[in-house]
Amino acid sequence: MTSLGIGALAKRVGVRIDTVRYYERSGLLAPESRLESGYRRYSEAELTRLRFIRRAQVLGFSLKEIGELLALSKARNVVRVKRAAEVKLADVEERIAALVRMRDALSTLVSTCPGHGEPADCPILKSLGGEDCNEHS
Amino acid sequence: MTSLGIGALAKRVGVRIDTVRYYERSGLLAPESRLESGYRRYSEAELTRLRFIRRAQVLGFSLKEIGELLALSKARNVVRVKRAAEVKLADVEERIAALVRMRDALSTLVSTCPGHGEPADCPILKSLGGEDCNEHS
DNA sequence: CTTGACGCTGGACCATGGTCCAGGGTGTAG
DNA sequence: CTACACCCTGGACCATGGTCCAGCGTCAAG
Repeated sequence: MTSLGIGALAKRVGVRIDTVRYYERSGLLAPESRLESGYRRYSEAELTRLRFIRRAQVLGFSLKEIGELLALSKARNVVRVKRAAEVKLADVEERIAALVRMRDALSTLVSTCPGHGEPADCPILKSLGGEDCNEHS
Repeated sequence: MTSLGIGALAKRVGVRIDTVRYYERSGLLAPESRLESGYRRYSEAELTRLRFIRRAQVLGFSLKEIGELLALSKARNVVRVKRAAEVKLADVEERIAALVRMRDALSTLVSTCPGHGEPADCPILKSLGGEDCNEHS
């Protein structure tokens, strides 16, 4: 059946072989089985799991957090799973809010900056708090 | 005048002394002057600069990026400063979009999860791609 | 002058998330 | 059987962003 070696698995998901082994060391992704020789074999389940790990990572979750998320799928307690998801949701919303504040600040700076003229007239320079814009005493 | 030792500076901004020295090693924050003894002295300008570093960091900028941002305040080329700010703005907007996608996915999961019953009915568990929810071949 | 807080330097150490290498063995096609 | 790609393990190494320590000098109040 669809059984992959570590190289094929890594290629499918676009990660390095070492990364797959690193995830294994980190307790995130175990091979479905091993050949007599010790070669790792992966099934579709591990492919899905590895893709999930990568997706979650891109979205700012640490490997530790991802491990917790993954652990929830084994803990068959639906209530706890839901609560954990809610916590992650709140966390993501906080991150968004912080970035939105940054975006607003940046966009105000960009739109009020004439883009020419004296540095002293540039709101971006002023807001950076650089030496050129601050009192030296 | 308002001249601070490294300890006072660190306390005002809420960072450790070692962190201030680490930023100095990284080329982000030099003391305004040194006493004969070698003690670092900081003025208001450095206080502002340190606060800027922290703010930017919270918003996901690396120390390297912060260094670039700070360098712009010395480059008195307003055009380049504005362009750099626009690039950062686009970057922040991308991060927001990625997080919003994650938030939407998470919130759909949370709101469609009954919070009780069979694990098989929990959309969160299903989406994790865990072994409990996948075919084993 | 003594004491205690504060500061100095250089270098070790930490966690995170990999990445690479040596020195082997294995799998398979020709 | 030979070749060559693939895989194994263990351990070193990397960048980032700190954090801590030893061993020593300094500053300021009492």
